[in-house]
Amino acid sequence: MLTKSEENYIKEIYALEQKHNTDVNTNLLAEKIDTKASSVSDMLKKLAKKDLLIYQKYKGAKLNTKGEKIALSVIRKHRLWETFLVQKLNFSWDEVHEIAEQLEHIHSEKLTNQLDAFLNFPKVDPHGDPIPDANGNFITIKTICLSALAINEEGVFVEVKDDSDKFLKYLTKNNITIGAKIKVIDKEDFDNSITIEIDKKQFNISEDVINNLYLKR
Amino acid sequence: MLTKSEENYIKEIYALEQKHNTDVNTNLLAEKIDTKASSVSDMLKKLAKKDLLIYQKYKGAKLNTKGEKIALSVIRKHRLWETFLVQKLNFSWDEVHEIAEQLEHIHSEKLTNQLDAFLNFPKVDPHGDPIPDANGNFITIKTICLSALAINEEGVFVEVKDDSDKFLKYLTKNNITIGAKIKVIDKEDFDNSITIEIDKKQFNISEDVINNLYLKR
DNA sequence: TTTACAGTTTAGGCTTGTCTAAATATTATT
DNA sequence: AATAATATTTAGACAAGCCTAAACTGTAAA
Repeated sequence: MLTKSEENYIKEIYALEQKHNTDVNTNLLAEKIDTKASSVSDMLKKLAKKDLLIYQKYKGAKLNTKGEKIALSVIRKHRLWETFLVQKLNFSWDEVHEIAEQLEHIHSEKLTNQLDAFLNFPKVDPHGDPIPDANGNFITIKTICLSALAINEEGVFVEVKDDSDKFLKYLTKNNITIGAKIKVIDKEDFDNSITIEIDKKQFNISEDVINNLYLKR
Repeated sequence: MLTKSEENYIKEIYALEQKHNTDVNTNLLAEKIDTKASSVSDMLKKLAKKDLLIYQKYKGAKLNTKGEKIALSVIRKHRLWETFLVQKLNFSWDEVHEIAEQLEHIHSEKLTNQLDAFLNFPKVDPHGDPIPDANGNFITIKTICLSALAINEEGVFVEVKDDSDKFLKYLTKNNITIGAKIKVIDKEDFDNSITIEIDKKQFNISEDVINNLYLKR
């Protein structure tokens, strides 16, 4: 049985591996976990000894199959709880992260699977991220970044890349919700902002926002 | 913010205060928490310093108002989660304790209150124990022990005293469920066992069982 | 009222996960 | 290829929560 701390390291290593497609380096991991590089070194040594990842001094770490399985189970729990909070307990999508960070460490396979069933085996969470099933399998939706769309092209908003409170609140305030049909009206070369249309309403969004919105065509 | 460990001590101290109506002594608490008396001493000192209880060396401990409030909030969460697990996730009442022991330490008032609302503000949990509301208030049902009933008297089974897995499984196996109407048919002086009738079926139960069943007349 | 003993606390140590500071390895630059 | 800069690891310390063993307190019995 892993500790909360160990699970958090595994989860973050998995996320960084996915994002950068390379072995995970100490400093970046330290920053993400909000700790010091020295602590990360200690923990990597420990997790390697527990046979959850491959660690080469000064070279970085990479989850093995066992570690990846654990990462997926933690992610599964996190996303199922977020779905529960939004769908059943009326939380908004910018409030759920912190609570799910706690709930993801509850140890009970039966609980996870019953929750999954109760929610009707959802395939994605409220942010559009895929939820691994009991075997660790998940769907990959082919999405494209809003920035890749040309003028007059449109798509359905299905996923956020940055799921920070701040960004989600911004989206809510501007009525950009998952499932919305977004059409590119104009692009501004000067600052790379674009004008989009949602529900017949047009408005301008910045490059920072654009890069975090993913659509299905 | 209290740690899991601190919350568990507070919860257990509260339970022992209720049960024995006296200050809580070190050894008993150690046994309940499954730790050593020396560890309990350390923790009592710490909790007293945090102003959650009154502690006199060699004399025992007693929660103050602040400590009691925390105890009730932990109990509230425990019982709400048990109710959720049974009512919504199809757990049986003998499976929920261990999971609720974990869930009761999730910190989010909003979560607790939304869960309460989702469950329709239940007054008692699956074992018949009262659930404190957001202000710490709870109902006290006047119950009497089955042992107090005379021959031919009857009542509705509303609460178990011992909520251990073993006992709950025994009850389930024998179809003794909360809400059942129980009538005393005969008493056996030799071993203090009695014969009861539930749903027109009669059977004999031992003194140990009798003492853990509480009824409403 | 002294003694014996059960109950409790203190002293000192261990583990986990963290930290700072120093040492070492790797990479980039000249 | 040598040196500078950056990244990483090691060494040693600390807090929380636990442990064992020893010391102490309160009480019940002689």
